[in-house]
Amino acid sequence: MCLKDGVSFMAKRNGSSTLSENVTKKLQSDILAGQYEPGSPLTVSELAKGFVVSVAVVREALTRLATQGLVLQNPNHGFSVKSVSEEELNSIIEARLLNESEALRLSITHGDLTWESNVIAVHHKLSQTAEYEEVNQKLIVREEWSDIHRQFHYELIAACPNPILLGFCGRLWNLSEFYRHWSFQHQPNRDGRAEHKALTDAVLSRDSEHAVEIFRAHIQLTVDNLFDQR
Amino acid sequence: MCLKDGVSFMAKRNGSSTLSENVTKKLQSDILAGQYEPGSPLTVSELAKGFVVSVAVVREALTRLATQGLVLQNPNHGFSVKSVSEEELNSIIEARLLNESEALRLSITHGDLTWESNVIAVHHKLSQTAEYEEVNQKLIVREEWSDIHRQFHYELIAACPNPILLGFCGRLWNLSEFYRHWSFQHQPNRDGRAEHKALTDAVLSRDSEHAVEIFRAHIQLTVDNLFDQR
DNA sequence: ATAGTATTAAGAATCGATTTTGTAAATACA
DNA sequence: TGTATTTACAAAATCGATTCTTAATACTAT
Repeated sequence: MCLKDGVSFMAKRNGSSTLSENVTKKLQSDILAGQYEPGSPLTVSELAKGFVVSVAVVREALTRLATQGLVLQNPNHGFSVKSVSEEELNSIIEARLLNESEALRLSITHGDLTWESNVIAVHHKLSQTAEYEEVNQKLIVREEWSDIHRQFHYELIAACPNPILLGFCGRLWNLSEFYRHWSFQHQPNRDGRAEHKALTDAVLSRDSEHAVEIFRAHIQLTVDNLFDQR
Repeated sequence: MCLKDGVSFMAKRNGSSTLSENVTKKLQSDILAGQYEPGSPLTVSELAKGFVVSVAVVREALTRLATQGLVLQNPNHGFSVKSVSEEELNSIIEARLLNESEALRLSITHGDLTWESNVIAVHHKLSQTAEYEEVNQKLIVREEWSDIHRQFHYELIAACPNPILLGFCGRLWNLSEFYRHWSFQHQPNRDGRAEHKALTDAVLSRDSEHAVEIFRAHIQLTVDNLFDQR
């Protein structure tokens, strides 16, 4: 089982935020970072001990994550990390292509100069950040890159004026992120950089359909990559 | 303010379900039924008293509804019913058209004979149920019809094999339902029955594109209807 | 008067304890 | 020996009390 990393995290209230919020965020990022095995139980009392927090707080955090789909709630049987299946991954990708393509279209239509600049800025940052690092003879994705990668994709659609669509995109990104960790170890075998560059260029030239086309290919390749290595 | 309706509801555990689940359901249906004014505060302790239940249970229910978007959570300021705006309604409809159209396409592609039969059955039920009733000189939508109407639309997409899309559709339906109650009193001024019939026919003849077209028109009319009467 | 500082009270958030539920081991029974 | 029925225990769910926040009011010093 995958336990908390010792003393690293100590929940506390900073600013006007609540303990529940902090624990939710920390728990979510731990799950997305692959700290907990898919399907493994998330025992409320254990987590509460780990976070030095009452059970109510953990319960609230888990309830939130369960509603978002990262955690499974089974009445009278508590919570567990969501499990993975090829079938579900396909569903996630399908939903993502649908919603994120549309958000991208709308973003390109509505984006102003500030947005353009932000896209350029975050793409530059992404292009200058190393994706992998070697940890005992294995290449793993760097957390910093992972963050910037998310920011990049988020910025592309940030000018979409529909908050509902953006909410869906965010949720789907999280689910995809989870799969990135648990789908049959993927190898660094393609040039994501070129794709990100092409995507940025298409977006900046306001060519919606071309941008969507590249985006779809980008996502599809990511999926293929996840499955190919079994 | 809109208080609980007296003794009508008493939360209890039946079967293997939990108190939290029951309260969540009851609270959600109350909100969708227009029991609580948009934007009005949902005081945890008050609700707990009303449901004869501890604050923890209510808090969990509200947290769930907040994650779904029916309730707003403001750290250290508790919960309130979501507010409404024409802008947001448009966003909801846009998201709904996108996702429900696709779900409908997929459902038509994948549906089997049992599904066809279910569509016919629920359409028949819908067609035989009265939509409005008069309550002191005002026509209001009957709750029974409202239920069947939801079942009807749900059944149309039920054969869609993508649970993520179906989840989105469900959430969007709830948001739409909320607006149905709070958008500038709508009048019974169009023939929904004919549209439902046409939609059913298109679906049963497996004509995806035609079905989607009718569906889009159906939704669009509903929206226009909500806005026209101001 | 006015800006800044205590006072207070309502409600939110959190806590630790209690009750309920589900499971598995132990015992009784056919 | 195999099937029911207790018992015991761990974890989930729920509870009621305590602590913390916020915002409104009263108070003080310029």
